[in-house]
Amino acid sequence: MKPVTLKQIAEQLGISVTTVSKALKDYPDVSKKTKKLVKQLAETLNYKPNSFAVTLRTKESKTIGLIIPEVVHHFFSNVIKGIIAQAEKKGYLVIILQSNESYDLEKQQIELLLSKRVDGVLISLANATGDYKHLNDLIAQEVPLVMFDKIAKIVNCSKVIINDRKAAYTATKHLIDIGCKRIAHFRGPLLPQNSIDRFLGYKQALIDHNITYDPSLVYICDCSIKSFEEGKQSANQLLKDHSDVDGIFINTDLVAIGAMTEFQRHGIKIPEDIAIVGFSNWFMSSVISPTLSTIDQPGYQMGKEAFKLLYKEMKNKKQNLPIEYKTVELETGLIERESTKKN
Amino acid sequence: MKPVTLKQIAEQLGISVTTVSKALKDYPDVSKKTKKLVKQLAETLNYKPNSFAVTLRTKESKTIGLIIPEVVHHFFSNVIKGIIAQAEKKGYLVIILQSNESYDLEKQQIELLLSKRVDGVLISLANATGDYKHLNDLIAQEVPLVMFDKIAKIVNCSKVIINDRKAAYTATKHLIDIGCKRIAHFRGPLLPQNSIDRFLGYKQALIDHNITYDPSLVYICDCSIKSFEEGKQSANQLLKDHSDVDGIFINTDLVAIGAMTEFQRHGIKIPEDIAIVGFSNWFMSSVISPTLSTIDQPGYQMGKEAFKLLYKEMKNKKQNLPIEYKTVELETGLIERESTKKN
DNA sequence: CGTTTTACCGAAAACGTTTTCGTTTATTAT
DNA sequence: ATAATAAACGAAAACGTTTTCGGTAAAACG
Repeated sequence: MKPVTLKQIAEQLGISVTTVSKALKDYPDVSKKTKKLVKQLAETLNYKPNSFAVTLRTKESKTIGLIIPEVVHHFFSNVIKGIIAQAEKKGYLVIILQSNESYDLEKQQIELLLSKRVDGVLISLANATGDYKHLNDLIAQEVPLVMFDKIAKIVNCSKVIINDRKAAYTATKHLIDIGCKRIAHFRGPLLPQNSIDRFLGYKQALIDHNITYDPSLVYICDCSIKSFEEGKQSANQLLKDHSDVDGIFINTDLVAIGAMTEFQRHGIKIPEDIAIVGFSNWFMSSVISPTLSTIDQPGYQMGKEAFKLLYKEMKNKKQNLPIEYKTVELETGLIERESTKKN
Repeated sequence: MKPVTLKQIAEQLGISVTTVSKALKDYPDVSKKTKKLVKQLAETLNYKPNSFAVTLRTKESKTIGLIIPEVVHHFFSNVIKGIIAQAEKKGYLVIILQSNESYDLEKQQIELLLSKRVDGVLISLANATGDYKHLNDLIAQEVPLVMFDKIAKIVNCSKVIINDRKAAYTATKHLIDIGCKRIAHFRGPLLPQNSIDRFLGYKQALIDHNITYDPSLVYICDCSIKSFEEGKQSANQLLKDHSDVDGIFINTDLVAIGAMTEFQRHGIKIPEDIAIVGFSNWFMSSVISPTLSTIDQPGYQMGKEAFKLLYKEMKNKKQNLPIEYKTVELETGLIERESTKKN
């Protein structure tokens, strides 16, 4: 009924708790005979060490925290998958928390993780996060931290990212290459670094190809869970404001898909009238009609790399080695599909 | 640097650890004055109780385990979201594990959770799970368990499900109602209760409406992460075997979408030539062309209910009250879209 | 003034481990 | 034979809490 303890094993065998503990961990100063005895009994009693006692003693919880803005999200669920796969390999458990894109929640959750004494934390910032005190608190308390995807450049820690600016540049250039002359951009919120970078990449591509940048062609979307609706709205607005637009680079696939359905409802042909490039390569984008050109964002790999970085930091901390912050940048690629196929 | 402890507060204030602990928890036998003093110092020192020490003492980890077959999945990510939202409200943290539809992994993960002394576990079974010893072990150790969606009827615990049979019946009847005469079924794997029930619902609907059930019209899909490809394959096979089929009820939207793209590639019109109903209402289904009729499966709510049930059990266990197993059944609905719109 | 009550505080045990440092017995060397 | 070494084990402290049970002092009572 109640979980078995070392003490019970010790009593049944008439030896001390110390010896039992050592036997199970193969200490050299316990005889082979007793080791065998102890291990056997532990097996039959189905002994499992009480991880809380272990942690209390060793200061290692073998648990990490993961804070993510939104779970129901193709990219993030791939990240989660990558993280827990990698964590499992190294014997770590992951506690998952969702910030719902809220700064307050994010802050609160870091407090929680701190009190749970996790060995490290992995975070992708909420859209609303513009202040980084909570993160610096973590760092001050010396709990390893790595940020991924939605990062803050100013915070001094390891990061894993893609080159959003370059990817956006590529996407926009692609629109230019297929002959678009008047290219709009549905950007993400103002705070997150990645939507800033994507915007900058868009702008740079225009400038480099002698297309004057027109701020009125940039629409802001929240890119929250309701992205789809936002895409529709922005599409409608664009139709009213600028009927001459012939290409759009859109911050997220889901927004792009919302926009596409709205354009189609108005009888506007994609890509003939307006070509569209999205971002993230949601699975959906490959099955809608027309299929959506987009930037491939390697979620699973990002999760994997993020954990690897964190693992190295945790390991170094344990051995009192200096920890060095690294930033790994993952490759992205343009996926050309029907939404940009002008022949 | 190192986390603050009760002892340090006690020393700074020149009082005992006991009093500090009690002051923080508002015990009646400590004066208001000392309470204020203690709380103030705790605040300024940023004291956070060591949760492992607390757990060791109180036997309550305030943590639950969640085992899910596949994280990258529209339905399951909604479930996850529902669970962590609800858990957070009650001050519980959730450790997430992915079984990858593997029985061995699932078993191993339960072991892990057991050794982590979680207060309860939430599980949706892997496709490959046909043996339930690991679950009965959990129950034997008296850790509250609730299963959701992919359950085992034979295991004695609380469950939250939908009426798969009824939903499948409704879906199939819908195909009949719009005039389909020869209706195929792409079913899920053989083990999971829900794919069995959906198959039975399909069969029953046929029988009740005087359509002879033809086993050769039932195709088996794994419904794993590669569902999309499976849908394509089964669609091709069906085309070869039974060109007279005019309606299909498909176990999962993703499979259905795979099938649809393949049918369309062959120039077969949906719904004119073949009408299709999927299952789960993935967001994607509302944006593809034609939009896919499907059964709405309330993932978020299922997660919420599952946690509520678990919470009640954990609470009862704590108070040594008897725990009664409940099964809550959530409502589903048919969503009619273009893929079944024959006029 | 002595006695009981009340208010406040602290010592100590307990939770289940891990690890340091002794202690005992058996073995080898001198 | 004794002394030195090796092999095997255990006592005890520690990790940071919570909670029980007494104890002391002041206040209230007769």
